[in-house]
Amino acid sequence: MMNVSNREAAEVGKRLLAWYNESKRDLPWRRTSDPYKIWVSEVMLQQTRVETVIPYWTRFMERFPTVESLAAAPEEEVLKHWEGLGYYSRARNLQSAVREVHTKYGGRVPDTLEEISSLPGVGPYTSGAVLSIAYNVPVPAVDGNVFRVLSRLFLIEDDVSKPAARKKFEGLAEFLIPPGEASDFNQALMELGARICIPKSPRCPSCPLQEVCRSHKEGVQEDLPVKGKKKPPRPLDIATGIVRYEEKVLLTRRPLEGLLAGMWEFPGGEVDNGESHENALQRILWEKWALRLTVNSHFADVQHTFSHLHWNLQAYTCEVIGEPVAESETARWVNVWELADFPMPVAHQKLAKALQGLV
DNA sequence: GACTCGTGGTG
DNA sequence: TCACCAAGAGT
Repeated sequence: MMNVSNREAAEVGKRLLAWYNESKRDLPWRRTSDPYKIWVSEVMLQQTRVETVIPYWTRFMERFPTVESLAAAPEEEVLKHWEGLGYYSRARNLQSAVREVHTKYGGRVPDTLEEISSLPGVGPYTSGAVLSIAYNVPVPAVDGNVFRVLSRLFLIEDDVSKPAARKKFEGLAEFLIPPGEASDFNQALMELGARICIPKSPRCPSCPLQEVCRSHKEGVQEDLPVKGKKKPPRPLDIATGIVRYEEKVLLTRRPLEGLLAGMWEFPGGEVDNGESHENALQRILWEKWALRLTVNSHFADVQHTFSHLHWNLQAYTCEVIGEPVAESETARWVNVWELADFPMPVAHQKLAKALQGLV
């Protein structure tokens, strides 16, 4: 394997497992062996910090403790429990996959790569993580931590931001798994990356692999892993209406695909080039909701940055002219104290909070 | 292979 | 401040 001997691999495994047994963190999903609960934790942990996930996972397990309970739940309640975690398609994919497990596999989470990989939202990392952690199947689970640890440990200079690098790291990670130790070893690799072999200023003096680390030997550990640069977020002007009618405000639901899929928000949309926010608001509410209104005063200015977008959101209080839009699956008139019941993106939660402060 | 998809923490 | 980035997946 790639210039790595069996003896070197065994040494890495031995050191890493000893370190992990001694100092692993007491995480709530490590107190269970239920593959469903481990699966949910892995989905929540995608691109999300452990400390952030803990309270979400705990609440989620209280409300949806089994495959059956999640499969039977209303989609919006699942989304509400995901509110604030981001990447909301994870929640919809998870419930969809759980329903498939319920109907197709009798409620038992599959234990083969072939089957579990076919579930929506279960990619190369999550499939390996669930199989190895829950079933101790000797397959790799390569996440950002593993890319970083292995690139330093074996001084691999491939660009880890490119999909092509994955094959090499997966092959190496699989080769390193000590016989019968897939669960602990994979978690140990990630835990080392999260606590010792961190992105900036790695804690090499505390690392159990320091003596066998190729990049530390060369003093280049800070230069790894090699990563391409990201593009800056694209700015986007958003006009939003706080539309009131008989003590209620209008909420609309976003499409089930794309940005903030299925979340509720105050109605509005993208401002065209050169158009004023006020004009855009009247145009959009007419085009989308057949709603005529007068724009009264500027209510709030909210800036929110996503991975690839930067919203410049201007909100205005508005007044309906004539008949209000009828309620539907995608439009609801709600009292301000009911806003908390709807899953909303963070930018709109700020507006909701400001609105509640007025009444 | 390059984009899209959230949010909060960090140095 | 701001660029980075965190137990990635879908298109």
